[in-house]
Amino acid sequence: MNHKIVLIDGHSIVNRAFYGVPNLTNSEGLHTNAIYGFLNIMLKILEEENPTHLIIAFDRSEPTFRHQMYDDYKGTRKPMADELREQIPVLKEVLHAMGIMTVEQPGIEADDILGTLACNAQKNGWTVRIISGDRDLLQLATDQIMIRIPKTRQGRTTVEDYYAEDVKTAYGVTPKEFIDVKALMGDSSDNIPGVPGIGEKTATKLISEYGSIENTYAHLEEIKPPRAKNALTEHYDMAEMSKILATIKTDAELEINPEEAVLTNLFTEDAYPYFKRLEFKNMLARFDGAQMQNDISEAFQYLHTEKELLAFLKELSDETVGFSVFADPNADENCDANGQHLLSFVDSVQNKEKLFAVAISDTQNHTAVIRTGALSGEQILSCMESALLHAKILITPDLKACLSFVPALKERIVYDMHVAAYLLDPLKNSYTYDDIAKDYLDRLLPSREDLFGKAKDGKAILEQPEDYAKMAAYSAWTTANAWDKLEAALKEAGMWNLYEELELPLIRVLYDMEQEGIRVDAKALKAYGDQLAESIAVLEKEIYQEAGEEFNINSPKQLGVILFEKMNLPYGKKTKTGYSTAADVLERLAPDYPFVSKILEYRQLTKLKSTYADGLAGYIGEDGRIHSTFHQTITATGRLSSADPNLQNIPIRMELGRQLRKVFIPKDGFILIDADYSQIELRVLAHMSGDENLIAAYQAEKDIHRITASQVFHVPFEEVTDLQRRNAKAVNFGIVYGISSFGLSQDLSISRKEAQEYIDRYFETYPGIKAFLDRLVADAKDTGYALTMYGRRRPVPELSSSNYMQRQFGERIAMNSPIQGTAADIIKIAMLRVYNRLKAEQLKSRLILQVHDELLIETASDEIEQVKQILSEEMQHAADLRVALEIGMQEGNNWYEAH
DNA sequence: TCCTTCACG
DNA sequence: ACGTACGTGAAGGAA
Repeated sequence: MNHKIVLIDGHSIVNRAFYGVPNLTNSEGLHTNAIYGFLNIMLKILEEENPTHLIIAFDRSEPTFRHQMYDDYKGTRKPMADELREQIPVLKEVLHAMGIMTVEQPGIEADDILGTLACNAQKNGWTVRIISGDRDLLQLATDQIMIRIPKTRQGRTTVEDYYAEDVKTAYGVTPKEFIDVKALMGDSSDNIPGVPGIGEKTATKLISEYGSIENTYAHLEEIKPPRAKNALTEHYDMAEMSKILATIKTDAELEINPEEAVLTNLFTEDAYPYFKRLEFKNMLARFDGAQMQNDISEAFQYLHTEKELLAFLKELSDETVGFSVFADPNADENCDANGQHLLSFVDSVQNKEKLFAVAISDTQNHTAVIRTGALSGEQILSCMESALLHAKILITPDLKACLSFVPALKERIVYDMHVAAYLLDPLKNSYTYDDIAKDYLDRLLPSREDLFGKAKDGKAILEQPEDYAKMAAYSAWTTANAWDKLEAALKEAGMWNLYEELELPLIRVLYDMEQEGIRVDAKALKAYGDQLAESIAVLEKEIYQEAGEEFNINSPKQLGVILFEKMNLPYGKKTKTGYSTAADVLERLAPDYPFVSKILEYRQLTKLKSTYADGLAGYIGEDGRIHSTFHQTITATGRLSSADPNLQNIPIRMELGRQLRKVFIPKDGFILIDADYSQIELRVLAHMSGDENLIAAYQAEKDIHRITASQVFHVPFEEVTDLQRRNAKAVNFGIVYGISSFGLSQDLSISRKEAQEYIDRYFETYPGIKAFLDRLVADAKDTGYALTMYGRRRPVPELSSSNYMQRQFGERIAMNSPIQGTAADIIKIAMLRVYNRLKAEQLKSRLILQVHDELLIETASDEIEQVKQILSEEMQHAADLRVALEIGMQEGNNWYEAH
């Protein structure tokens, strides 16, 4: 019998894990770092040892006899941190679900359990490993019992191993003698008092000479340093008690049978939901597919064989049969009564054009899955289009992603799950079916990543067609089953109108914008990049020369050393990792040090080259156009975002960068028309706050920043200086951001006190603004969320944080979100109206970009006046505010000219 | 992967 | 004594 048992000191390891692993929480807010660290250490040890048996010992939460003895002596014990305490019961549940035996017995400490188990196992000829963070356990080491002490340093776990002889080497005493050393010297963390006045040195010396405390006292008269002798004489009772405390029992009465602690597969079906809920994503990969299968899959009807597929197609194509492919022959009628049909299309990561699986689900728990392969894409498509005819209500997990596969969806009203879930909680970072299933259905489904791992290419998917089909089914099932709840929640939150009238139709607008793309002059872009490369090379040489060495200018770390150590420039700020080399710091130095100006220029040029010249070139498609993706479910405030590439941050502020806009051109026979709102956020603020003074200022139709300056600084409009105007402008911006004197002072390079004065005077001038902002904060504290004019919500959990900075942040969010969010709502309304007009009037011109307060239209040369009219009318009338929504509009043969 | 920096609104 | 303006995405370096 080759038995090998691993014994883990539960509390000791979980403590190590808690303090060694940085703060982690799952999305429910449960702290998980100790559990994560524990499992990591445990799995690493198991991998190394490959034992046959495993037991984890815990202390009972009530104090045991030995602790009580010492508590009486000392009075108190250190309390456990709450963040750790809450994790212990969860950890035990997880271990239980993994089929691991845990032991905790009233009146017996974990040490004693471990000692007894180890000793018994050794007697039976087993190999023993004890895992603990506690050196006390070293007394148990023998030739068969190895003590392993893991250490977590900077995320890496290393283990110190001790057999009996290793203890001797490291501490100069045998494991048995180790008890007595410990007893004499004491150990505050282990609550062993020891003999006062005797430390590690003396204790080791005495015990290595006499072998035990008892023998030491027998030779009390010989003991050399009189100080030690006196201490021992005076504190015999201490020594006696300490030895009892320090000795781990090896003969405790245990109620368990270690033979039963056989180690089997830990990644069980029971354990899976725990790992999922704890969000230990990298550990989920250890579960095999069988474990991940949820009982939901029993409701799936898999169509694998060609025969089944053909039958499916036939039935779906046959209008009289409709959805009878589902298990319930009356499914179609059910859907008439109260159910819905839903389509779920799953796209490929490898090739956007290719469809791998299709699933359909209804609310009667019928889900059918077809895996493509046996059927052509066209056959699938016609099959889906037939299905469309029969569905009463269509819901997709992600409509924008589905539209490219089934253009027929464009003609139908289709609801979208992920946009709905976004409106309900815009702070989440993902709205995939597994997230929705967890949040709205309380089901833990395997995610795409669980099924395929982190697929960088489509390979894994091609190799796992079954899983791909499963994923489609999960997605369809979730969409069908969660929809009722999403719809009800939107109505309950007063966002159904926002959803149905704005966000939902906007999906098609965004889809079309993505399809259209924007034409880019690849040659001009290349030339722009080449020109940059030349300038960079020259600059680089100069910088190296002046620095006296070559270094990586792009490395903030290396640059910091050169500037602030080698050249001894005064450093302004420091970041967590070193000196700050951010632009605002360097700009302060630039006037005095031309070298710093060169660094700034270098940064500017390399940014333009890498992100824009080189970056954009890689996105030009075969059609000579760039097709960005517009994300509708990313931002906390309701804005859109643009990615792959981001076309919402194309340079404009600096002339050199701005030149880049010349490569964005219209197709032949077209021009670009660009229209942008003038100070939309400030106008929204004027309207929402109802501040009569600010409204009147806008109605005067004069330079708003100048009016503000005139009113705040009490000077006639005509006499406002440029500086005063600039300051007023900064205050106006600050108000929208949720002003703080610090932020304003940074922006204007003035003192906090001056900044505060500006703010005070601003609020005196516009008392309605002050009252409005205060109300926003109060309301958000009250309800927990910020609200736009159109009912869009943004939760502000920061407001109830115990951290002062977090709460301040929450207040700024509460002030900014309704303003930024309302502006976002308005431009979305404008987009929709412009899109509908272009369509209604059957124009060739197309909306191709949105940049938060700006719309770009690729306009047919013969439609210029019409498009201008549409833009002007629809943008200005998108919202009815107490101040006018003014727009600026320009046309040109490239984006540079048009904006 | 996380951090820093920087482009835009 | 803290350590901050609001909202994004991409690139490069450090670990």
